[in-house]
Amino acid sequence: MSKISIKDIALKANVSIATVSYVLNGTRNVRPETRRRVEAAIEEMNYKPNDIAKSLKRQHTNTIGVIAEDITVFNAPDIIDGINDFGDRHDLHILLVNLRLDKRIGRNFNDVTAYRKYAANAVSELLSKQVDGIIYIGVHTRDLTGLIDTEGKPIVYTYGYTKDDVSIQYNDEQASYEAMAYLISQGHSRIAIISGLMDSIPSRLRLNGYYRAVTEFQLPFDPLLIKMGDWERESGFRLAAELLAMPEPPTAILSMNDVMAVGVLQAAAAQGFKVPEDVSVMGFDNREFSDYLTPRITTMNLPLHEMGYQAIETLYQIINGKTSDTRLPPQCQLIERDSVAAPRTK
Amino acid sequence: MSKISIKDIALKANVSIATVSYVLNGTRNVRPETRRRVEAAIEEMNYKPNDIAKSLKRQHTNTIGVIAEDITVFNAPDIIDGINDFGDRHDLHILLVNLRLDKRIGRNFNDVTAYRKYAANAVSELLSKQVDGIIYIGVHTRDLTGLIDTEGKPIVYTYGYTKDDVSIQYNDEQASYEAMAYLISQGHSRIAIISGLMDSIPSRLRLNGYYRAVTEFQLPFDPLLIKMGDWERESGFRLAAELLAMPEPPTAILSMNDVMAVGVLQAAAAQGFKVPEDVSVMGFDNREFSDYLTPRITTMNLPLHEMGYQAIETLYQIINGKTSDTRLPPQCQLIERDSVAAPRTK
DNA sequence: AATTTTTATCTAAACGTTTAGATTATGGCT
DNA sequence: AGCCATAATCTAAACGTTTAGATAAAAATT
Repeated sequence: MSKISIKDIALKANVSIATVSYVLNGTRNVRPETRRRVEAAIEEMNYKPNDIAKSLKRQHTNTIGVIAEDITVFNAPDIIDGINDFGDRHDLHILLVNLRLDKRIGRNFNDVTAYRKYAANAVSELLSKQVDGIIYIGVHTRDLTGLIDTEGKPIVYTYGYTKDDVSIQYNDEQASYEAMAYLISQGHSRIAIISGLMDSIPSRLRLNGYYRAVTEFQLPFDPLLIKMGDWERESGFRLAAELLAMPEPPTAILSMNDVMAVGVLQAAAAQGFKVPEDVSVMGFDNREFSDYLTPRITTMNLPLHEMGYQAIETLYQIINGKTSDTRLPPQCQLIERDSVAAPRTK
Repeated sequence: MSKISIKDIALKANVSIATVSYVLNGTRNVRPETRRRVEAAIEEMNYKPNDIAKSLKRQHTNTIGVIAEDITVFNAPDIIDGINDFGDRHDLHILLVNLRLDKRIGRNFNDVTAYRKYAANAVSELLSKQVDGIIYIGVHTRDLTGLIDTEGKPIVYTYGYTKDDVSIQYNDEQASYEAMAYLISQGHSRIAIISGLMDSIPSRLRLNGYYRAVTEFQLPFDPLLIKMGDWERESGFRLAAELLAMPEPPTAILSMNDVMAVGVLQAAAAQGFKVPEDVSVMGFDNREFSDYLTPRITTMNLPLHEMGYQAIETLYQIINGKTSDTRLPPQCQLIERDSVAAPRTK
């Protein structure tokens, strides 16, 4: 059992513990001969430093707390991976707390009191462990102002933001606009959109992108082409069915996530519409399965890894008092596959 | 900034720091009146305990190190979720290290020296942080004997094992056998299997299950029905194409994972076989998308959450010197959907 | 009222480091 | 050979707790 401390090796190398510390950290000069002796002792006794003790003295832990609302939701792992990517390069460790919100209070976060309790616990756990900063990973972007008190410890949000803290976001409005622009470039002008839950900020933002595209490209605007889904497959199916049953159905359907797009595909098949020949469909998220469906679905990739990377990078800068050189925000990217084509010319 | 320590509150409450510690931990009796005083001080000064200091004195951290070979691989998040589930109930914190193996050395772990380096770094990081134990989450089950030295710190493996350490596994052989039994119960006797990479232990185990089923149910054995894939969609497609082009094609195809099953579905469609009418197909893993495909694919659920839960529970018992009451290992579960039916009677 | 027992509180050391500041050793100059 | 500057090393305090053991206070027993 590794009970050997700096003290033991000091004894063995016949120097003071301070000297050992100096060779360990290179904080002061030490004579080559002495250095050799203590290094030999370290080697021989298989000394392993104790970061807990270090952290107590220095006033930081090199550890950052990550709060994930639910780690099993598709966006979390890649964001965390981005965090690790930066963390590895800067010797930052990750203390993870998983709120498990999906299991505990479900997807719509109305139960603010329960939420507050879980969040407060998470933060105080992290604070007790003296993390140098906190990263928050939500499942849907929303305003978290006033919900989390970190007692002054720096925090940066992804998928979520606050009036007072920094947050890393991609531009939902722009992404949606770009999806529309792509569809329009393919020749579509009658384009339907199926949104997520309307209390969700991304839903509203993406709808704005839709409106902007319709306006800028001067498409004929038809409010009947706008449908409100709930992010789930079934709603995509139901809403697409309605859309395709219209006297003059849209030639393209933009779904605000890939799982509703699955429903859209199924509705199209059920009503004898071929995709993309009879109707184009486009998703959002670039979920792994979007490549497995038939047809492979064209979608919008989310810069998840980059968000995590930028989140911790920003946090790191805040912690170290560096002037955060403003990077451009993470960008979505259109993934062109097989579910979009030019509309039939009638 | 929360610089108030036990010392400050001792001062304010006019007691010694020991007394404060006693009320904090209930380790000794303290007069109600005194307790009230210190509690008031704690409240008033908003005192937050410092776990780092605690950990230095007590010889444990209440922190478990989790090493994930790659957190973006599908099995990791649910396992971690299981770990958190137990961790929450026992006040155990999670220090996560993500080896990011997929990005660094790819899926086949031949490069043992690079692997060793990453693993050793991870362990020593965790050891420095004085974790009470370690959980290892691999991406594929394999023998890790001799690769990781935890210097005596307890470790439990999932998706991976060692001659010397405890590991939590589901029974691959059995799961595969059960899949076969199900297919046979539906009337199939000419059943093909598409394996994963053959240097993978699950591949071999599942093949054993296949053999056992063939033997026990006395199916006619045809070696041509056994195909070696590589876990990727494309191999499922190619191999299923071969299978379906046989003079007497199988009536059912068991794929060792859901992603190859996608390829199987596509090959069937390409060759005009309807699923499940002309050929049944079954997957493995119960990936989210298996429910989104057409037809929805019947598959084998992996007890990921339970594995994580049992892993940390076992570790907890080892750490606390409790006799590990032997639980039965996590069980796979067949998820019946639409891709399997009785074979055509010719 | 004096003594003993019990209960509450305090003192001080310890956990493993880092780091000012003090002390000592080394080597160059005269 | 003696002095000085410089370089190397040491001493001791500090970080925020816990916890034996000592002491003081209160309660119970005579």
